[in-house]
Amino acid sequence: MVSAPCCEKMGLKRGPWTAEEDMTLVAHIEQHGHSNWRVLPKQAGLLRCGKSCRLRWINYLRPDIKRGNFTSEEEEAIIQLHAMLGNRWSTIAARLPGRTDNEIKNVWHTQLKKRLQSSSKSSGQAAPKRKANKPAVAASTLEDPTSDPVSAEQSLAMSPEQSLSTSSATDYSMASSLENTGSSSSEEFQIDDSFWSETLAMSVNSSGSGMETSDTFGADSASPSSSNNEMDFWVTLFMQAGDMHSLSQI
DNA sequence: AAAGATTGCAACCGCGGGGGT
DNA sequence: CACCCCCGCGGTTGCAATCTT
Repeated sequence: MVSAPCCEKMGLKRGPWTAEEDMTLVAHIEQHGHSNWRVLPKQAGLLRCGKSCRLRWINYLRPDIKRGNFTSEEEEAIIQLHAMLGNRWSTIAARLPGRTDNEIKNVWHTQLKKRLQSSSKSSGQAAPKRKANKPAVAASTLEDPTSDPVSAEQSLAMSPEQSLSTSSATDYSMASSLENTGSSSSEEFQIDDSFWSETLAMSVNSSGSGMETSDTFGADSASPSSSNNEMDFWVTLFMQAGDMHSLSQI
């Protein structure tokens, strides 16, 4: 289905939000909630499309948003989760309480990706804070991650994404995602019974082995949302699968 | 001090999926 | 069963802030 044209292009405001608009939106949501984003701006008296309101709320106005710099733990978590999940920003965001997918996406594209690229090229050299010099500029021109054949991190990052997005839910082959983790000769990694038993066992008694994994998994499992649990399950599973293969390499 | 280059963040756009009718 | 509407996601863009020369 073709979605309705955003903002209907008719007299609806675009661009940066003003403080008044923010206040109006927050007040309206606090009072009435946001059951229907499409009618919300009309009800609230905002000259915005529902999409814009939703985005503003989710990315900026939500009370549980954690603002400020990312901690090194959070950055590490993003890197690891991205390696396992690819560009599934919303899933990654779900593992980082208070952080939005947009924010994580921005951090990834502006900082972490470059850091990984520079560290892969010259391990030990810190990435420049700002004003990239020529080498960094060259790196920044590699907008397309797939165009960098050298970066191991990139290939690690992309492969799971590709395998996840192209394989059906019942296709458990993890193809090239595991090439870097020990099974280099095998084109395709088949998950056998031992994998499942090991992984499931780990997920049951995992305690403090990974940053957000164990505690939020437990927290989320208290939630009634089964789909959320399902997603957590897969996230945990992929992360642990990665850990297992990393460990088996040692 | 000014101009140009670069970065980082907020917002927009288009697409696909899910659910209701 | 098919259609339609709405929501959410990921990619991309625009622009203000910051840094370098």
